[in-house]
Amino acid sequence: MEKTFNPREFEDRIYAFWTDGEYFSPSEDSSATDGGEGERPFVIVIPPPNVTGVLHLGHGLNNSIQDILVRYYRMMGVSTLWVPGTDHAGIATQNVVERKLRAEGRSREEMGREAFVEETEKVSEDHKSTIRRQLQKIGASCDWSRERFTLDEGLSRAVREAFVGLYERGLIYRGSYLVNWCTSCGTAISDDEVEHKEINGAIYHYSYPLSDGSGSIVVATTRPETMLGDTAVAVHPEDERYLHLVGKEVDLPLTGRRIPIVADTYVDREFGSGAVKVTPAHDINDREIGLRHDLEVINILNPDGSLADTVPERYRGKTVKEARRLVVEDLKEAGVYLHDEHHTHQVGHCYRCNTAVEPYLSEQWFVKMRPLADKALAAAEKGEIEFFPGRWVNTYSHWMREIRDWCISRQLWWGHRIPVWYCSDCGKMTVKREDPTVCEHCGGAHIRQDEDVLDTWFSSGLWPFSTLGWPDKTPDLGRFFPTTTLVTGYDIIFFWVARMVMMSLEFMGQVPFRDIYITSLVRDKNGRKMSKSLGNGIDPLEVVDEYGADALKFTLAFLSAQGQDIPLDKNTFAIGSKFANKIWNATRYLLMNLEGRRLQPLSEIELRPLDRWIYHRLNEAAGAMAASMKSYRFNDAAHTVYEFFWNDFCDWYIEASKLSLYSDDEGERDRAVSLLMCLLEESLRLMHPLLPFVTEEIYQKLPAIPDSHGSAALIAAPYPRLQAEREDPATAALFGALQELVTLVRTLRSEFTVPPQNRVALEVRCDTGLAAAPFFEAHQPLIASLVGASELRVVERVADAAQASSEGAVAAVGTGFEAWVDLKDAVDVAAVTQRMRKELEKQRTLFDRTDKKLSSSGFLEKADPAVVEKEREKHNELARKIEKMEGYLSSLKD
RNA sequence: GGGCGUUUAGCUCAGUUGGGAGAGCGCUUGCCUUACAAGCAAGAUGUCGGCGGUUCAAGCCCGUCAACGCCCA
Repeated sequence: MEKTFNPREFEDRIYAFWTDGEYFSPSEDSSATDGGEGERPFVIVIPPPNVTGVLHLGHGLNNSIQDILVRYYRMMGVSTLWVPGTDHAGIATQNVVERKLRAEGRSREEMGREAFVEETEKVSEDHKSTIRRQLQKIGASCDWSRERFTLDEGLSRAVREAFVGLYERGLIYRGSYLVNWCTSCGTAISDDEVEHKEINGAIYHYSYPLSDGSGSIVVATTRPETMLGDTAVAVHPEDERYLHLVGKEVDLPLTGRRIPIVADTYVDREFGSGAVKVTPAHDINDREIGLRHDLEVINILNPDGSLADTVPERYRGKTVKEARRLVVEDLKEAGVYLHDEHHTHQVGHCYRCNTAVEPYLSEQWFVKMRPLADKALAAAEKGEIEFFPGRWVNTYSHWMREIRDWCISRQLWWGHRIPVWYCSDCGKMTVKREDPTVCEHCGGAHIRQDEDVLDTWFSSGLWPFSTLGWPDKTPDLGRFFPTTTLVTGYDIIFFWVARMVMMSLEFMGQVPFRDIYITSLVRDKNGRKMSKSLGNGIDPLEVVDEYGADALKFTLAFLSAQGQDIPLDKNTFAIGSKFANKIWNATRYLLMNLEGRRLQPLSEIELRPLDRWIYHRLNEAAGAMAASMKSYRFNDAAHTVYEFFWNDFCDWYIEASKLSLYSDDEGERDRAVSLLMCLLEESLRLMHPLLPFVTEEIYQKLPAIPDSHGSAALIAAPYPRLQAEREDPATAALFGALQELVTLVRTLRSEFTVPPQNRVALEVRCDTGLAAAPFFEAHQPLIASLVGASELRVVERVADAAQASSEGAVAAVGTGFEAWVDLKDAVDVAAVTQRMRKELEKQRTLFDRTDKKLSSSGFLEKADPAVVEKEREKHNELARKIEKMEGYLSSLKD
């Protein structure tokens, strides 16, 4: 093996090895499973990245977690499928391509729809392969043979089926409504796509003169330019200030129009002047007032946000901002302007391009959401879906309860065109799954398809079943739907998760997945969300390049506590790469010891206490992994393997095994190496889901292990399971005592700065009947080698001053024993005394605490007897320790 | 205005049924011990945000206040 760990050398090769072996495809037969999953396969559909996007660290986290899950269940013997794919992302993609065209001096309008779509297809094909490469780089074990794209033929048919199906059930309708209009994207967007931001603006006060010349009425608004579309002034019907004006008219300045004063309870008497201007075409509340009072609706905006021909010539074609300036100027000129005051208010912005959203009256298609939401709400209440962490169900349920109809038409060219045809002969609509050639009502041939496309989320909502073949009854759909787990971020719970549940209940009659794991949000070291505009993002591929894909995956898992955001900077990934490096080097060392050895099958090796201890620990780790994976606690999973491999296996077991590896006994060496190989191999299986590349690479270098499971690839090897026969708490306790002894002696050496090469004499004085005493006795050579002892004696402790005051020795007090280290002339009595006093203080504090508990009658009466018993033992042990320390201290004074 | 989250070691954060406070990084000391200096051994540091309550026992349960953050209106 190479001396240094270099993931770049093998990651691509290992990935190709997996794909060549078709390991990412579901196994045909999942009868081998006994992982508690029954016969159901484990299925994930990827949250499809935007086809024109670049994967960021959020994708890195999200896909790492999906990969961990998929690899774990695959090794558990469950038939496993992870469906990859991309989303056409209507607005975002169209924006990208239009920007590109503009840079080339072209525009989509001059190209025409067909050419533009072709161009966009080309761009999205390029990006698709980039995203595929990126996912492969981070090691995603998804089934590329099943890769899907929302605009694929099959998925497009699914969209048709869904649209027409909903239409036929009366759940889709068309109408003229005020929608959120993004003037930059040139399309309507849904309520959920609007982000409200606090804006420092102003309230403008000005007056409208009464037409009968009897005075004027003052209105207040944050948007003075909309007065060009005013068709009324409204006051509260109980507002005595204005009651006498209701029914009169005002001359609307700058326009020459005359508009009525109406009374409406919507008006807030406390706000502004208590009279509001009413612009039904550009404000949702004004629209309501307008409908109640049958007011005229004047749309003053063009789709691009410029002022329309409905306003006086002077303002036509101006932007809203320019128009505002002009209108204020002209109102001043007209002598009706009063004043303005600073005002902060919420303004809706497009979540794609951050442009202020205009309420805009237009013909749009909507989905009637209430019936769909009721079912989706019930599914959550019945526990058919479960969120991890559970609190996210509140976000989901709240949205479902407050549901509003969903505007699904978009004035774009890139997307699924609405399958509706309008007849110019009879004026009726034809809504069809297949493109019609004639009007289904009058048979006329003069039909034109709706120009608009559907919201991208409409097709994403079908993703869990459209990717598996729906509306066809494919084998995949039958076998893999419903899926098992969805892994996504909380920012799209209602954009996507909620809509998938609704669509799935509607068309499949069941929920699309059982578990929903909501990932943490990746932030920078200052706690800011990573974003393109801040430029604080980390490119996952740079991380892979620098630290390796395993480091990326392991580090993210290590840090991803359920429900908590993860602050990261690039060198955080050292956590994972250091661990991978540790695995690499431990393996390298073990393989170096392989030469000339004859490996024995595990079944023929009699396990000694040390071996039983490590298998006990390995077994605990396997149990902890099962629990962690089941509850989606990935940080627990990462910590489990980290501690097992580094602390238990490397620091203790391998170190301890050196005694055998360096012995002259060939049989002993064979035995030790055989065990080490078995343990290493099983550790690799344990760690593989979290560090797939390095573990597979190493696995391929291992010698044939007798009687092993014989899998040609680690990715397909069986995952370690909890085995009752490996449990050995008694040996674990004895080894724990040995560890305490070793650490105490090492601490003494360290505190008295004994150079490592200096061997010391060690005497362990055990309390009479100490269970660990024979264990210490039996492991004398091991203890001696671990602490660097020249000689080691294990004796029974007697309360004898002569024994206590060994010349030139210092003691450390352990649990049931004392360790005496002969330091010869190195002993500094003052230092020893100080050290022991400090330690004594600590023990006394602990003793006082337990003493207090045991002298409380409440504790003795009410606490669990087992807890009381434990407390008693602790009490006695501390008393013994303190007594020994005090005795030792007084002997030092002599 | 409504809802949710966070507050634990210098930093970033774990802590699943209430029963002797942990990790990673950083820091201190000693080691290039023939796997790993991306390492080994040892060590120091906490009024678990404040106050009050429940309990024999509270980082954990309840109330309240404060600060910060997010979502919805």
